Amino acid sequence: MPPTAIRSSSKPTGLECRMAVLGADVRLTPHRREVYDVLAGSTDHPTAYDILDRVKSRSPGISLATVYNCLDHLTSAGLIKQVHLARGQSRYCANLHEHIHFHCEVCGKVIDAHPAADFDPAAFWNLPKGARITRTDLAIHGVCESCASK
Amino acid sequence: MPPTAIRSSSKPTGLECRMAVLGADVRLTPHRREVYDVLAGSTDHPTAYDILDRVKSRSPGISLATVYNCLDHLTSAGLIKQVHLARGQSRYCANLHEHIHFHCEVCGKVIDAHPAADFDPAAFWNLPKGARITRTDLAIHGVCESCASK
DNA sequence: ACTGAGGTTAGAATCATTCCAATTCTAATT
DNA sequence: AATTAGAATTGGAATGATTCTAACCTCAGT
Repeated sequence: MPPTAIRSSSKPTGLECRMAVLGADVRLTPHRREVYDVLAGSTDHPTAYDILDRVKSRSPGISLATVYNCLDHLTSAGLIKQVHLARGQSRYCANLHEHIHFHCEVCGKVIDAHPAADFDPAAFWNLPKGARITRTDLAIHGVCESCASK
Repeated sequence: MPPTAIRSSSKPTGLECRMAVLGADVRLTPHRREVYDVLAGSTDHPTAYDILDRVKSRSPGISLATVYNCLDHLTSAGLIKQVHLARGQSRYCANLHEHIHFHCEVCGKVIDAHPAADFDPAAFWNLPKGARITRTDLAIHGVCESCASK
């Protein structure tokens, strides 16, 4: 699903902003906006700590708890995706295009890969009868070219 | 890939046993054997704690650390798979057939789903050039029929 | 029996994440 | 502009899964 255009509210008085995404109206506080902006400007699937570091340059006082809060809000609003690749920290991405994650097990890099053609994974598997699908996560683990050539 | 037949070593003196799987020769201590057996006899993708509980009935003295040890060994030997569905505990499965996991977000149940046809996920995505694939994980999250009907 | 290489253990340590209670902020209403 | 209710934010504590550590044990080969 292509990402919906993100717009501010027609009434951005004070700090109040909103985003209209996928029909949902999401309150966008300054912190949430910064967390979202950091993520939208990153292609490396940062962790919560990474995001804290990057947001701190603009909002020195922000706490890790707030970053987690913002990430939870943005995730449940459907603005970002949470990615579980391995044990340990979750990673996040703001790419809402249909895509999968290639995870290099050597350097840890995570690279988005986009489908060559329209493809519905659910259709290819015999899912349990009557199941309703909310989300699919495909991660391919391996070694990227630059690590393989070393 | 269908699971290779699992056999004991030709020389099972004392506690020494081995499994030959996918060409690798794996030393199978009694604890590893029990952990493997518990997993092979389960279809519910137990967590490390679940496995500890089940193994304890046969080996009351076994510790959680040993269960983790055994799971790590069996995983790196390719005898079992580790599954990351969400934050929190990892789950494990001994089903080595090509399959994916359907995760019900209401009851937490994890159900294996098998491909309707031979299908190579890697071929459907434009993976980074030169990448070597070692493992793919596809999880579909949703609501199972019995939870949906409530 | 002796030895070296794992295997096993309990408990401590670590790390990511969540919870909590207090404080601050926002937006709508007086 | 003051009031107020509901959210957002905070630091720190708590939780929970996993990993680490150091000591002990067992096996297989000498």
